[in-house]
This record gives sequence, C-alpha cells and structure tokens, in this order.
Amino acid sequence: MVKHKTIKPDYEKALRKAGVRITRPRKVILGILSATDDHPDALEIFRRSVAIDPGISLSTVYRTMKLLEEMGAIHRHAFEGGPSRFERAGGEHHDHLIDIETGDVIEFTSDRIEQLQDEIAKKLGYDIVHHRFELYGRKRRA
Amino acid sequence: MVKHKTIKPDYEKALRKAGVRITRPRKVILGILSATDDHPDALEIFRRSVAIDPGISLSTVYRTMKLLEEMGAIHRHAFEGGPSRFERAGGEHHDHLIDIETGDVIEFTSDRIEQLQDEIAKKLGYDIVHHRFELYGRKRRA
DNA sequence: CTCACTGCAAATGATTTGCATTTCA
DNA sequence: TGAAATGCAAATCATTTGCAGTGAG
Repeated sequence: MVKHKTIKPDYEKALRKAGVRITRPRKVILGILSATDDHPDALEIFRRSVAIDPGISLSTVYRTMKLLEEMGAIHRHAFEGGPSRFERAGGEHHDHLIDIETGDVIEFTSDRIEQLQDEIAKKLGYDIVHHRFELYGRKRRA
Repeated sequence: MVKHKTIKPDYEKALRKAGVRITRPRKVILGILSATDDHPDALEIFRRSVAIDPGISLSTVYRTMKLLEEMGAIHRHAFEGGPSRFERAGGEHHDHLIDIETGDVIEFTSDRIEQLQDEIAKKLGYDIVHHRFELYGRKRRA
C-alpha cells in the first residue's frame, strides 16, 4: 500500500537527449532531486543547492523546476496553505496524506480511487486529465 | 449524484447572532453569495458588489471572505492555477470536477470516496481533518 | 564562437495589513 | 459615543521575467 521509492532515474542522460544543457546549477539540483525521497519546496531545494554550490540563485531553482516539470521529470504539488512542493516522477501513481502538524507527506496508492474517479467522470460526461486526492490529518494518538 | 442546491441560509441572522456587524458592504456581499450557485473568486465578487454599490473595496471583499470562512459560512477552494474560489456552505458535503477548458465547476458526491478515505487513514494511523478530491477534465466529445 | 543559461533586481498576481476615517449598534 | 469596519495605499509571499554577462557544446 505505502509506496517504496526504488527507482533513481538518470536525469542527466534523459535531459541531454532532449537537448537540454547540463550546466553546473542543474547538475547540483538534479543531484538533490535524485537523492531525496521527501517533498521539498523551491526554497528548500535552493538551500540544499547553495550548501553544495554557493553560486546558485533561487531564480535558477524555479526555472529548473519549471523545466523539469514540463519535461515530466518531476511533479509539482500545491498542498494547502504553502508553496509548491516537488517530487521526482517515475514511480507509480500515488496520492498524498499531509500531516497538518508536521507538514510530512505520506504517499499511498489506491486503485479503487482511480476506478471510482473513472466511474464519476463517465457519469458526468467528462474525460479526466488528472486529479488531486489529498488527505489532511494528524497522527492518531494512542 | 449531482448535488442540487436548495438551501438558502439567512446569513445576516446567523452573523448578527455571532456578534458580527452587518454593514453596508457586508449586506451587498452576502446578497451576492446567497444569490449565486457558481464558484466566484474574490475579484468576481468584487465586480458584482461594485455593480450594486460602487463604494465597496476589494480589501473589504477579501476581509469578508476570510471572516465568513472562519465562521464556517463559506468554503474556499484553491483549484489549480487560479485564485481562490468561494461557495457558500450549508449543503451536504461534495467534491468537484473542474472543466479545464471553461473553468466551470461541477459538484458531485460519492459516499464511497468518503468511506475509502477513512479506510486509508485508518491504515496509515491518521485522523483525517479534511480532504481534497478534485477531478480535472474536459467534456467528452460525442 | 554562439546561443542557451545564469544571477540579479525589478515586476507580477493574489492576498493581507497599517492607518486615518467612517459607521453601526 | 466607542469599538468595529472601511477604503486606500503600501506590504507580503511565492513566483516569474528582463537584461546584461557567462559558459556549455
């Protein structure tokens, strides 16, 4: 049920093939993205980048995130009440539970939801392009 | 399945009771909210307000929306790629399908989703405070 | 060598806020 | 009257963009 991240795609190779230049800042950002399993926002990625190479700017982080998103390499999530958070694409589809106390994100999958969504769409006469299913809650106290 | 809005709550009465002053701008905004069944954003509410009373400011619209939200009189929805949109509370719970071509919002209910959500939360050891379930799609072509 | 990419600072868009001035109860 | 609410303009926050300089291929 809970998804385990096992795939660590080689972004550089894929991007190069798509005609994108692998510059110094991009190398750093890509490294961070493939090393993490959490859902950092742009500022957090910027902080981690600067720790590796002090010359990187926040604009470049934003530009790179947009580029990677357009290339399908990452997903952007606009969870409630905060900036966009990113995760790399490539795993199987999943949805998110956000811990409203800590901001932690827990991934889960449910094929019944996918199926339910199709049912509803069909009934309403729509083709679904994508969906958002997010649970917001707090850890159950023992 | 598709929800029909039949309830038109008397906001003024409820607000008065809660110790909120019913001022001229608020009267106008409340009138707009109880007259509509769509999901306008702040700017749209502002436009409709100004058409009734040219003296109303956008700040007041925002302040009023925040107030009403805190009082539970309206719900705020941050659909993808746009400003917050509002709808009055009071009906039964429902989720939304957003037409990505027109921006139209279609409401639907599904008790199976509510039930599924509880199941997932239980499995993950969380108490759910609320959720977001939004479908984004386009009308099926014949 | 050239054009994509960068850093920086300024612009944006949605929303909020400080403050002096009304206005509801 | 006095606290609460308003309008306006300025501030915030996340994000984007213009531009002149830099560097990857």
